[in-house]
Amino acid sequence: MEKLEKEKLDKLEILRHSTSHILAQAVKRIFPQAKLGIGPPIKDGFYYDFDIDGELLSKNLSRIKEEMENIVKQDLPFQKEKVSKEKAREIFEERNEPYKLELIDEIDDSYVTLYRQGEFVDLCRGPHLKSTGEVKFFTLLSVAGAYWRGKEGNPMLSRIYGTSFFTKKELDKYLKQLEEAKKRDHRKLGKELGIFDIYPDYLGPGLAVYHPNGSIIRDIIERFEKEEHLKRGYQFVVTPHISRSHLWKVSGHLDFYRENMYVFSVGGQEYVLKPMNCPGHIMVYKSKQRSYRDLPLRLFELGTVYRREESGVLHGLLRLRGFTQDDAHIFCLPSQLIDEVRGVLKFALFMMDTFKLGYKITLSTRPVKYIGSEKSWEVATDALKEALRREGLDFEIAPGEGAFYGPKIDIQMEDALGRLWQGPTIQVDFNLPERFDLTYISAEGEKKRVVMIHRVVLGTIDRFLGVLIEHLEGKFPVWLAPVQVRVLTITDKEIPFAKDIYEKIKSEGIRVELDSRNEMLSYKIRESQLQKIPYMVVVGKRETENKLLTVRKRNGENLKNISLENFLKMIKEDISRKK
RNA sequence: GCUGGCGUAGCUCAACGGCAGAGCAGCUGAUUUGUAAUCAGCAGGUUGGGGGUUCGAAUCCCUCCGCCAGCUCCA
Repeated sequence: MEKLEKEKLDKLEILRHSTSHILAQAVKRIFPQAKLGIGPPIKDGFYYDFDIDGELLSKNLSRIKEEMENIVKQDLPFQKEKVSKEKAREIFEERNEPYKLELIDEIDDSYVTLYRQGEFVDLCRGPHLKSTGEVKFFTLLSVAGAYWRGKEGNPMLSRIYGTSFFTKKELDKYLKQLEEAKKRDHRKLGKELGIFDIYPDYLGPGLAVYHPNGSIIRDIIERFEKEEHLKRGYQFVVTPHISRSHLWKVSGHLDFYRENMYVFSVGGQEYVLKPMNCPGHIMVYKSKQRSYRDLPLRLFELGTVYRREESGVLHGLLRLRGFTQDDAHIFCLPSQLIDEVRGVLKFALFMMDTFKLGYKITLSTRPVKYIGSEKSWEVATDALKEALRREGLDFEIAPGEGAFYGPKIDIQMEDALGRLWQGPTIQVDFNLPERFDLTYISAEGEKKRVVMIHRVVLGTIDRFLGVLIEHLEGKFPVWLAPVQVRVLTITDKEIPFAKDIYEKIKSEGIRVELDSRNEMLSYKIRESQLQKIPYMVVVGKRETENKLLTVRKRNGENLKNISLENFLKMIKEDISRKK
């Protein structure tokens, strides 16, 4: 079964790779001056990069697609050819393809493979379909810039994205999925549901304003976080948003990240808007001499930080310039490292579980540029590995992907559409304990260097909320829903009874609203439904007479003749079980 | 930051060199209604900002700001 799946995937890759060659052929037919970059299959389709004015491509996308259809009709065979590097060089020199020449020079073999279809030839490992006629259901999606070989200093090429399938059904399904993802867009839902908004002109880009509904959700999540941190032996601290730049000189951030920090002068003193919480927490650690008996020390803060992110990367709540981390720093003995990491792993996965998110774990090891000794990296990396092993968790290793100051574990959250988002992280830091000279007195009475762990268990509250909106399509479970119940009247006659119900529900601490407007019931239901409110209580003549409730659930299901007591019990059950 | 697309009423969009418009939302009134849109009226705009071309600019040109897709980045 699994093997079949794999084969199907491979076939799809071949199809898409072949489609990308057809795309390149079409572009070369229409724009012979275009230089070819690369054109691989990717997760949901394929792309091809061209060195040509992107405007020409985006204005002619439909023409390019038509030409691709012609090529399909011509049913040109894909012909594989094995040639010497010299021969290949001749071919692409003649065709004036500098990027292909660059690729040839980097191939380690003395032979390379080419694929031809009609007048078109490409340097390519393959494999491909038998002929262009086998490609049937494809579409071109967008044009975007991309640096040659993904390096910022390189020329910017124009990339056409597209996708291709074996059946029309699959293509339609994919296009529908794109629509579906659009519907879940947290920026759109965030606005519609009164959760948050961004005012680039007045307030500035990348700075979110939480409206009442969003603030309630945040508050519930934050209270939950605080409770859970207390249970796990964390202590709370609060550190200021601005501080003298001296702090950031010692930490090294000012030297490395000045461009990304908000630095300003007041009264001849240079100040910095904090981009991280760690130096503040370090002040607490340093405030007195620490004994090994004090360790581990776990300091927690819902710390709001500001980073000057590049304008092109901002994205709703998922990438902001001001955001709040559920940030903690653990100061511990080397011998405590494994257990502390295990504790954080348990904690993070408990959070994923609570919010019904899947996850994927990655361990990132020493990069090329690093500080600290090789030995300490090895010890720390082994400790992270051992912690993962003892928790029985699967993980992938990302070689060389660690931060310059230490190895780390990243947990990506998987949402309802199977998309992955950056979530909790656990990082060991060799840098700051040195820079701030963080020590403890050991049992032998010696001064020793403390081990420092940075960790977040949701990541940032902002991003987490954004992911949650997309994951749930805005349908927050009862414990998080900004409005848990809305009472709807049918005519004005029911207002006194509805008000009574509303007051009773409200006095139980449940977030309830009363819609007693002079509108049709179906209209009120529609509005509540669009607001994704979990429970609607419909109050009409029947309910007023028999004093029992009719409850419409968000999924359209109706509960008839339910007593107020039972309804309240049901909601409280939802809340306590975090449903 | 880079490449391309885009910016018109609170929202979704039309007008594309010749009087700035529609639907929804809002307000007012009528209607008293049983499970996803009752009817009518009213109001709503420096067409992102600045500059230019033109008898005339939402529309064409320049520039700045911002948004979207992607690339790069993410301590």
